[in-house]
Amino acid sequence: MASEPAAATRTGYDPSEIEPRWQRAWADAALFDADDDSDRPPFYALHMFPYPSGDLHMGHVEAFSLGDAVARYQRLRGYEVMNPIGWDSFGLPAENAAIQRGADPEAWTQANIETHVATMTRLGFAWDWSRRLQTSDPRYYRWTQWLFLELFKAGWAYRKDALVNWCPSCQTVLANEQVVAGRCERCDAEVGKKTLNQWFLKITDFAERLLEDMAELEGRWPERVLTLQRNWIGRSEGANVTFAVEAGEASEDVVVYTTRPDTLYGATFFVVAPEHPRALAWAEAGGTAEDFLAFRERVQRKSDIEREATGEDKEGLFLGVHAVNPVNDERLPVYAADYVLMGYGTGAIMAVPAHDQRDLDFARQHGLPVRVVVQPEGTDLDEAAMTEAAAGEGMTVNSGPYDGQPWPETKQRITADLEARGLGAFAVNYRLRDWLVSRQRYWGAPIPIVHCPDCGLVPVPQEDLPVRLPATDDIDLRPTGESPLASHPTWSQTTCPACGAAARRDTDTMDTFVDSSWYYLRYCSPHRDDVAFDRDAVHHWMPVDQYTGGIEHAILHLLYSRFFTKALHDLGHLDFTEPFARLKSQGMVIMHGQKMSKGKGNLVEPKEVIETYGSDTLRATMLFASPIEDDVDWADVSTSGMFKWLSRLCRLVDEHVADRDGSDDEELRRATHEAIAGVTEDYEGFKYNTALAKLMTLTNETSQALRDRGAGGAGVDDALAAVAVMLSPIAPHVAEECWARLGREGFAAEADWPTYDPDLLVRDVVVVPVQVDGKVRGQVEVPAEASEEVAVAAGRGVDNVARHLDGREVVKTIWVPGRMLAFVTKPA
RNA sequence: GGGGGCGUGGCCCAACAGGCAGAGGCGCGCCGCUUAAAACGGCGGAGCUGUGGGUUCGAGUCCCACCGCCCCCA
Repeated sequence: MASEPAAATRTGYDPSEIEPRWQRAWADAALFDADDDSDRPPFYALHMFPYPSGDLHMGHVEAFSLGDAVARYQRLRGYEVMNPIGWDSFGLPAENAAIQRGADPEAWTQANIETHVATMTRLGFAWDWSRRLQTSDPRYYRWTQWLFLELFKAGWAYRKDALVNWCPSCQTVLANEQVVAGRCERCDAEVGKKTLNQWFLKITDFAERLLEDMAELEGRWPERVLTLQRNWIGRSEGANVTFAVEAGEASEDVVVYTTRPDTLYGATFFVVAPEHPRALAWAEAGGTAEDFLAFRERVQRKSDIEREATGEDKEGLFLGVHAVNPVNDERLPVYAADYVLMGYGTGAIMAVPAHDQRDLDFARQHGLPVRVVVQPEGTDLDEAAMTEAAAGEGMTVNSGPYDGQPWPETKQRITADLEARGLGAFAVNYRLRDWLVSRQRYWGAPIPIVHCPDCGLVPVPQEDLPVRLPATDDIDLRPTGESPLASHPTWSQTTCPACGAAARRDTDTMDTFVDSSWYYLRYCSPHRDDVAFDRDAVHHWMPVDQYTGGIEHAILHLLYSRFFTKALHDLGHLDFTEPFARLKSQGMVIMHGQKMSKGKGNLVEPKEVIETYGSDTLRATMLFASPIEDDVDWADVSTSGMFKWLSRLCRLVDEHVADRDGSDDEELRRATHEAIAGVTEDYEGFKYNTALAKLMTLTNETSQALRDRGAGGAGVDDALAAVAVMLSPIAPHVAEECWARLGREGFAAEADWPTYDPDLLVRDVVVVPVQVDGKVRGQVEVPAEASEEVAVAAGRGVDNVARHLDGREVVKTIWVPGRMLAFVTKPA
């Protein structure tokens, strides 16, 4: 700074000169490095870290501008803020670039990160760069592997054969959460099914707590996100009911889960998923094995979405065997049908066509009987003709001893009776499935397990971590369905850590969501190489006070992070059970109502805007455009308008500084305090658009005071200084510049947030509207503290009001102090 | 099909807890500055608050129905 000309001697607004200068000054002062031992109260501001693909786009800029506004605001409020940055740097795009263009994933990733860093630096974010991390760094993924082993040792990481989502284009398995509308989240290819032995994490053990603990997030997280998570977990209460399937001579028990045990008497057939492990055996017993195999193959080519959709044709095949209904010993034909999935419940259902739409569709297409057992009040369902299932409430009918009671009671009683007979039990079911984490790809954290022919699955000892990725030279990265690591001539060869015998490393890598589900812990002590995180540091900073990020992570990332936090808590590593105390989501940046993309030719690069108007203009434009949770349509915003205002602010400062005097301006002082009150409230509520509007208003008033009233003293000075500080979380460089030109000490980024005097906000006299029978008939000026009596008397004195009251009787007067006077009348 | 959200000047958006529809910006028009334009400064208009009903002294705000758009689940 010493070699730089003093800011105070400069005038005008030249962002290209101002911005780099202040960025250097902040960096030289290490202003934004969080101090673990500060006396100030800690505040952990965290923004979801980016994936390093290409350069930053507009969406990043908006998102980071929000995160930066939060962090900088809290610093001004007196907190020691930790605001770290890093990269979610494992993942498919790096690998695809390697396959398509021959780039080394590591080098490609690193180059992208440096591009990010360059643009971020130009944008002036108040990050603690000393805590920078990236998940593909062995110093980081070593601890991702440690965490996996912690889960493994607790029994929460396990392998099983499962029918998994398979992306034929990425040639890898996908978690349920990564399948969107039957398509791969990443590449949009239609997702198929495959049975594979894979690694899973037992998130279902935490389903109930993930649901329950949302109570403490209520009001602190967007309601929308909580609803999405609730739906995703999908808790339902029902019963497990045991049916006996008669296959040939033998009879075997099969458990079905139903949310509607009260409709057991309405069951007219029985359906299993074609993938059900017993389906083939039953088909054999029923003499339909050949047809069944052909049918199963056909069904497995369909996506889950197709299979589950109501209204679509439902394919099914009678297997030739029957299942016995435990409530009435009725023999129900057993079908295999496409609309029953192995993934939900037990993969077998009792079909109640009268009260379930999909069962009804199937019954109609296959000529199966329909029996009504719940009669909704005031209706008389026609079993032969109904085309819509009656899923609602009603009275139980056609159900033997249970007839004539309301539906919820039947549910309880039937289940209790089955339980007494050992043929059923109350049960809770979740839609949430265990999290499939193994991926047959190269660019991820290797799963730190050794497969020993004698000892089985053996964890790699902690001192041998990380299990490093080999260089790509000897690897075929092209997807084959098997992990590229398996194609390396030697990498997988090792010895068993337990018995020393020759053994093989696990060649799968972890889903990148594993990497990103604990990074917030690593930031607390990023340089410790003996532990994943320092316990004291974590408990000093965590939970994250304010988390910000995109709504697109409402389910996956946030649910997994909550899961990990609970698991680490149960393992004794953490004292808290929720990682993010508060969450705010920002909308997307779009263009003419569409997603910005190169392909559509509607891409606006942040760099272009920075070069034309500077970073402050870009950041402020983003936050001014709309409420932060709404989408910003770039077609609707005006960068030039924002630039104009910032220029005007600088000019006002220059004019004022050049011509100061001793006068004061009471009106401006009141306006300043009003602005402070309003802007503070807006910041607390993330309403940056209105906060900026209020700062613009104050600028306008200052300009008027200067021009029309000749003000030039402390009032103007304080108004402009207040604008500088309150603007600094949004447009930090120009704020520093104004602050310095006004001759204030230190950095605006470190100033005290201005306070206001409530007494100054009170006006002595107010002008209030006067209504007669709901219509405004005049205005009256009264003391702000006027009593109703005084106000009414004054109101009656207004000519136009008196005219409307003439000849009528006032039956009621309403006095809203300081706001409104109203008369209600009737003819005299 | 179920659940949720949103409809306010030409555009983006404000409006405490029901109290005069307008804070701010864009655009537009006029004026000043200028030989002229841009830039800059000043001034200005713009509305059945999606539609129809209801509650209320008073509704953009609360309630019901409908229309339109968006999101989630199915």
